[in-house]
Amino acid sequence: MDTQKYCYEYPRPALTTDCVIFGFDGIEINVLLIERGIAPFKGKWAFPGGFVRMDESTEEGAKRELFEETGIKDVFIEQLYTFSDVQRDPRGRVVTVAYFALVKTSDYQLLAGDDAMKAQWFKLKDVPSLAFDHDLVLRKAHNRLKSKIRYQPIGFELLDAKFTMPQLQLLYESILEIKFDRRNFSNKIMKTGLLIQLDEKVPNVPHRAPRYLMFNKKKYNELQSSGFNFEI
Amino acid sequence: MDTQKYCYEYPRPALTTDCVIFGFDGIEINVLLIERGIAPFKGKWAFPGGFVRMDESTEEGAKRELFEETGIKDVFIEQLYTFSDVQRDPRGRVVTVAYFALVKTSDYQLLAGDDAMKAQWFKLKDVPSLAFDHDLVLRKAHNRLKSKIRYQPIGFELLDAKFTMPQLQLLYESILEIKFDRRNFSNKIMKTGLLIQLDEKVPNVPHRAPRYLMFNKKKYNELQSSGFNFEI
DNA sequence: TTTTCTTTGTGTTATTTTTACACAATGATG
DNA sequence: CATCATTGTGTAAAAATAACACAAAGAAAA
Repeated sequence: MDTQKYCYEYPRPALTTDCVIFGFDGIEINVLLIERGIAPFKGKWAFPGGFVRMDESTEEGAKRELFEETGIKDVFIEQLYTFSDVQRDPRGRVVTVAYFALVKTSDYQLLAGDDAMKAQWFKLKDVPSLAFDHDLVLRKAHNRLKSKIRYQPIGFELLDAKFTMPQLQLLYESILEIKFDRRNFSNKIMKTGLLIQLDEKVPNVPHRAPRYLMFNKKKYNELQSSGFNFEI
Repeated sequence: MDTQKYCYEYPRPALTTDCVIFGFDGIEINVLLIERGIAPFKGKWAFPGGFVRMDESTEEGAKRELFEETGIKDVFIEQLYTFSDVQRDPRGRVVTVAYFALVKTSDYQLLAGDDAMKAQWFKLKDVPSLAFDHDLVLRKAHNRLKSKIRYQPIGFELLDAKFTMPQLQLLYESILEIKFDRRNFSNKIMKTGLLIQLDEKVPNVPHRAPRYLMFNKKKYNELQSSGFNFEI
């Protein structure tokens, strides 16, 4: 039986999506990878992804694959770049539209890995050599995250609704790979007027407890439409 | 005769590239468009573009189409975004990887328009409603250009090797849609240390003649590799 | 109960960057 | 030689950023 039933006048590359998923564990930035169970690159780690269907955009496809492979949904997602090197997939011509997503790790329990699909968080700096051109994809995603976090309040996508100033600072420092002065960082963040201070404090710490903060998304949306620019 | 000779197990979207070409006429920023001679959108204007071949990356495809349709080659080009809305092309499922290019208009004489292919520069603010989703593509390209020109010295790609400070300022003002103070703009640009002042002046102007400048690309490359950041 | 240890919360000063702004010089034209 | 339009240059005020220090909180140890 012939399975080659979709025919065209000219050859077409296959079209896939891949998704770089960033998470923050309270200390540093992590990336979610999936171990490939089949060739090519069997046993290597790669980003979740798959083929784009005819009735969905690439963004819809990326979201669908993200959910199917990790259970993650309704998170920040943004197109990163399209990788189209002729040789990037040994199986043939495959063009991939890569996305990157920011998730609150506490919202998702990774499925206990059956043999078919093993998913695991890696510290960004401990990510091993990846399948396909995913090393390049990751480098590009990290660069994008680095620049974007400075002029859009996307860092909060990686934190729980309630977080502390030290957590936020660790997040920025981990992504940007630089250190901030604790006082200047706090001043700058608070000066945006976008953080709500709660009275509640972190319990059971053997030192002065930091207060919880919340990001005021409503206020950000209001300010944004009147020409305000977030910047750290 | 059956022309449907390329067959696959699963359906595949067609993959094209489109290229937004920006040019500067000395006064304001322009966009190069091509009038469609065939349906769909016959008579409407669109960006040059076409199908990606199996032996080329999308960037190579974009460059090839750019040259075939306008004669332009060896210019600044960068991937913009991939547009994949299911309905974006009435002929069927077509995903396009859009690029944007910056050209020195004086380097290219547009081919006298035969009936098959009419190319024309439009002032950015006078661009008519375009074919496909190219209005959206243009908006995205302009936004990218706006942000990129502030932190990468790409404005010089739009000017001749020799240019003047007033020209450079008009270029920035046209792209960013804001006005700069002439003195502050000049100070900021010169402080980068990337411009070479020539002794030559613009001839035959009925007022004090501005001096010619050149962008020091060599110095930029050196500085860049030692962690310098251009910023206007 | 008091001391110790660690970390948070806050404010002031010095430095750097950005903005606002004015006047002399050039070059063709009448 | 005066006129007109535009370039070249510098300084002062204002704003943003960077450097920096001390008091307060909270658990654990003495």
